[in-house]
Amino acid sequence: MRKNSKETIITAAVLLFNTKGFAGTSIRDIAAKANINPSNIGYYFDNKLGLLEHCLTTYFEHYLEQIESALPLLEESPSACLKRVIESILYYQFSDIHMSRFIVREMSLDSQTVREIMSTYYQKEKYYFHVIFENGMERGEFRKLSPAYAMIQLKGQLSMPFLNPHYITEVLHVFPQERYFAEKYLEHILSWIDAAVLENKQVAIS
Amino acid sequence: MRKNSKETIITAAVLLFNTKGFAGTSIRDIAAKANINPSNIGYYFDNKLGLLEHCLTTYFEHYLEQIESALPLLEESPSACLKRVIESILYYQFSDIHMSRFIVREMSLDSQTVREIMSTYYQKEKYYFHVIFENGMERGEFRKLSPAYAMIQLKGQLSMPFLNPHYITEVLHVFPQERYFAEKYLEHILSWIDAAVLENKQVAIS
Amino acid sequence: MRKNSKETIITAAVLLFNTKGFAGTSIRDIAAKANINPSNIGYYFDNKLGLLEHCLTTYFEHYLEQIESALPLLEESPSACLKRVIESILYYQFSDIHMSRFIVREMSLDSQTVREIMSTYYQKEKYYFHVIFENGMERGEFRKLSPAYAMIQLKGQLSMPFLNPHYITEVLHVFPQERYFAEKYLEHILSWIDAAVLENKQVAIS
Amino acid sequence: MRKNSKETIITAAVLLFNTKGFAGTSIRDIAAKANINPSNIGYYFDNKLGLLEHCLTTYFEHYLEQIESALPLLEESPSACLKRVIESILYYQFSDIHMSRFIVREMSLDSQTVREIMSTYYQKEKYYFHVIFENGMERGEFRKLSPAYAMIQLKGQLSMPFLNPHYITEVLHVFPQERYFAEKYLEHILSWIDAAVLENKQVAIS
DNA sequence: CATGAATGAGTATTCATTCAT
DNA sequence: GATGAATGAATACTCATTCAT
Repeated sequence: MRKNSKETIITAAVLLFNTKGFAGTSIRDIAAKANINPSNIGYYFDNKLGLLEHCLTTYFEHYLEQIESALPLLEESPSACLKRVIESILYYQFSDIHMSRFIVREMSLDSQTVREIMSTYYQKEKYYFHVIFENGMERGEFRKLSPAYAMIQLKGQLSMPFLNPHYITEVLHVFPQERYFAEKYLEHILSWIDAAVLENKQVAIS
Repeated sequence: MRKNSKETIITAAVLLFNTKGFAGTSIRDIAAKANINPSNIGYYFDNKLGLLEHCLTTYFEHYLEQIESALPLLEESPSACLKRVIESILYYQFSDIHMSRFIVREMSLDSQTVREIMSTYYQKEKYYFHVIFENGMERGEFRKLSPAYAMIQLKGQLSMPFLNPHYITEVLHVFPQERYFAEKYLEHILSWIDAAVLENKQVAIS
Repeated sequence: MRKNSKETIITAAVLLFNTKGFAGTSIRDIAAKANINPSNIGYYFDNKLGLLEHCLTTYFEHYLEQIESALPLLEESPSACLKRVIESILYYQFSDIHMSRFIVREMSLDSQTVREIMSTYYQKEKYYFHVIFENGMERGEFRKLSPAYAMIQLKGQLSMPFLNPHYITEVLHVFPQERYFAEKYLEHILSWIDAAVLENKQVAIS
Repeated sequence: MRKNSKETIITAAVLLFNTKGFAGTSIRDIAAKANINPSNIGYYFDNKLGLLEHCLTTYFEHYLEQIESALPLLEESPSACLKRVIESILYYQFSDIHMSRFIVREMSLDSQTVREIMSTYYQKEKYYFHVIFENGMERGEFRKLSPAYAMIQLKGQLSMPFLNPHYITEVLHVFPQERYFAEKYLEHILSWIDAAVLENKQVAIS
């Protein structure tokens, strides 16, 4: 009898990791939600940490692919490339909203294993952005700015909708899971890019 | 003379909640770090959740006080008031870096109790910002914009340094715990305010 | 050509039973060491206990054969026969050092199944020794002694090198796996026979 | 409510370790036999291994005390001293028959932790015997012999009654737990000492 | 005030075994 | 013959909490 347990486990795990956190999720919770035997998790992923690692690496590999697919635009125009990268990241994050939120949160924990996995990917991401910024400044499309601070502001804005969904829905009454929100929010971030990163642009927010 | 157990417990708890998350921190961990008997925590705060509630409410009461102390500026100038509020929040967050990070993270979890406590405070915060924005738009200092989106972007930027300290230090090599960073980062956020929120301002980032 | 799984399993099992004990050895350990699939063990031996039974019976059948091959000497001389039996046992034990040690140890456990298998064989062994002792005392070559006590002393000495190899190597710095040791140790036991069992003999230890 | 759990746990553990082996004994088994909650074992001894360590060290400390109490006799006569040491060991082993058997068996396993504890004690024991043998040979009471081999034979005989009680009772029909046996068996070992270790003695076994 | 003993539910993980293929 | 998937019971251990002292 085939049950394709592996996939079921992953979906259940991601959902629970997101809502209850890694430490707050028990292997039995996952097994119950996936309708499988808890031992199966050990069978496929060795242990709870193995399952986490699997989720993280697959997420980040796709994440980097998104960025990489936008890089060729760099030759044409750094600012167009930067905007495309931001768009790709934002839409990818919205496509896997559970993992995106989970990662944004869990990254701040002290779990050595988790951070080790993530920092390799983030190193790559930083490198890509670095190239874009350098290129943009050389060709005069970008202002002369410290990329680090811009990155923090940018990543903060990119993370926020996933970080605090309750705040957004319950306090602000905006619904980030709707397609409309993604498009609208992208506009705002790009406006910030125009205003804070690019040279001589007029800001216009509808 | 007996040590002041209650305070010691809180400091230990906040530190551990921050680094290991609430679910990942055990009462014994806290007791060990505070050098007291685990039963004492039950004695002072009833249970683990009681300890958490205590930490949250004291944090948020001070947090709101910060905002409230800047509100009188509103009559004079909405934009000055907004900037002062932002400054107050940012500096307060830096003054209790552990709790700030912990809250930013834990807020995204599904823990009903935690969210209930926090949303009352955030409702108040939202109200204060609403007043500022309305006033600013009425008096023509602010653009006509949807406060909700601006709030998301703003809170994202205000949270980022606490959310992802490892990313910032290890990947970007910037050190948010230094006073210098707070000042510098404040400047960037205020520039964003100038560009995206205020009417007819020239952006200038050093 | 398929590998000869059955043999590989047995060798792996004996090695692990010896070093980690029966209860301490898992079927997966064995499968890993034998480089086969765990299900195979169930296939060949039904279950873990079946594998154990197989190992025990083959060992003891060979063990008894050793004794039986020396028995014809009895007619000629009981003392010569006894010595030959001891020599045979000792050398056989050294030839399968892992199983020998394992049995000496596991025999003292409360596992009913294991003991049932073993006691049939030991009953036979006891009978053979009984015949030798009776014959030896009748023909005046042996002292008048209670065979039981002599048996205990004898078996104790025969078991010791396998029982406590660490004690012997690490504390006494003697190496029982070397051929030299077997020969030397045999001499000592035979001397004890001369002194304690046989009539009118002069003891001589080099 | 006092239950003096610690002692109860130890007695139950020793009994079960003896009959089922360390690996074959579960913490629940012990708790059930001791009529306490399994968590209590963790409370008193940290974990299963901690419980084992406790049992071993207390046993061995008493064991060495027995030997040490007989050492002063050395000045008077090495052979008397050796015999007294043997007597002390044998009687001590009979006084804690469960632990004695357990140790004899478990010592041969591959558990690093266990062996580390035991070898320190056995090193001391070896040293004491070494002193006795050297002294005995110097003063001409002992033959010139290699102490190592004599030690192996001696320890083998001292261990045997504990090692294989089923063999002894069921096959040989002798009952080692009776006081009578201890006395009788001691006689036999001392006879072996007379014959194999001491100089110019006439062997006499009743 | 403070603590050590004790508990029972809960944790992740390992186990021998089964079964369809 | 042989294997990978799956299971359920059992494993050691941790947890927050209670309670008598």
